[in-house]
Amino acid sequence: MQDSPKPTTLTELEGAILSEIHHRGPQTAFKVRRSFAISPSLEWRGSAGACYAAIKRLERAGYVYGTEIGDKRASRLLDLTAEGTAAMVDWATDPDRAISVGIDPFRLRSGIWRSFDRDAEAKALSRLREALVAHIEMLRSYSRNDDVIERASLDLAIRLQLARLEWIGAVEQEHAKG
Amino acid sequence: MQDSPKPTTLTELEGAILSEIHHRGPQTAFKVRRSFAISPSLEWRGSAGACYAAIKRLERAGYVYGTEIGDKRASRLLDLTAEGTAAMVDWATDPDRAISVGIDPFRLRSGIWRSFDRDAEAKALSRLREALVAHIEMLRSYSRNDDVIERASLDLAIRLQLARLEWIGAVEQEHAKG
DNA sequence: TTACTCATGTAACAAGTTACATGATTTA
DNA sequence: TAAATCATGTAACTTGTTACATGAGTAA
Repeated sequence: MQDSPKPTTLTELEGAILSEIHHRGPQTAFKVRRSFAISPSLEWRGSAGACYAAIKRLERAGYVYGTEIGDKRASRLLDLTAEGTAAMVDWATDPDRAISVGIDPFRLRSGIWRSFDRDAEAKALSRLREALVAHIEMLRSYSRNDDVIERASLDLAIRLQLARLEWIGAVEQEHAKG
Repeated sequence: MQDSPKPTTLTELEGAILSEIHHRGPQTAFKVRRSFAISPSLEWRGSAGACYAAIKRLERAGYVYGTEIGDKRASRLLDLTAEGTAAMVDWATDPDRAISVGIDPFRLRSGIWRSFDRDAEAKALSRLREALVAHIEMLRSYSRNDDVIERASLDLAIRLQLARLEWIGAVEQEHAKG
């Protein structure tokens, strides 16, 4: 029908970029990128190659536009178009994608731990418990943050880690009984 | 020092392949692949291109070997070497990678929902709640499974979805009060 | 003036995706 | 025998990675 603006579904990175600009307002690609680099996840590197390429795609699709600020760094402040905001909302509210379990390194490994003999499993789980407790501490210290939007992600990360701790507890209970 | 078997860290897919073979014993690449295709995650397609390529890498690294079964399909039963088992255990027990929050589509979108006005947020959250409840039902029906190793992953998926439900509940509480 | 941060991006590579091709074996 | 399933894989593409290059502005 038409072939200029591709109406393909957004990748997770593209959705995240739109939501970052929406949340913090007009800003440079560099700042968008940095906010991913800081984020507490091994999976999101927010690499330059990925971000600049994704932003270019979003511009071509008409979801994002940039205005030069007039300095010699060629800095451009990025902002969303109306279509960009709509695409972001669609992306965010598609229930199938939103409730997908995602890529969960802990869940992926859980079967292997269960295949260990009892002693090895107990040792592995107690090391994991330690690491989880420390990580929760770190997340809570970030969590003084009173920005409702940033807190949502932190709250969910903490809840995830608590759920993992409870699972470890359940396995340990099983050990104690069996 | 040496340059034949690269001692690079395993990708999530490579680790998952090793653990699948370890769990179910010698089997064809086709069966490994299918067990990912069936898995209840949008993120894991277990695509042919990815699986055959990953298995080739694992063979080159000396972690996996295949024995032809002697039929004209050129079927090969894959099994782990001792090094492959060791690499799998290392991969599974590295705490930093194991407790990483991963890529969580729900968490990634949560900030956007919170940026909606109260009515829109309430509607979005109640649709998500429905989808979550349905998904938990489905997971529970799988969960009759009495294979301890498969149950671990299912249990964690259910706990994750329950944690998300509880987060929705907390936001709705906030709405009711504020 | 030196070093750090801000800001743009590219090049080479890694590891996924879908869609297709090919043929053997089994089941209706 | 026709259709479904088992089993191998490749080709073209997408999207990410790391590592580098380039230069402007700022603070010591």
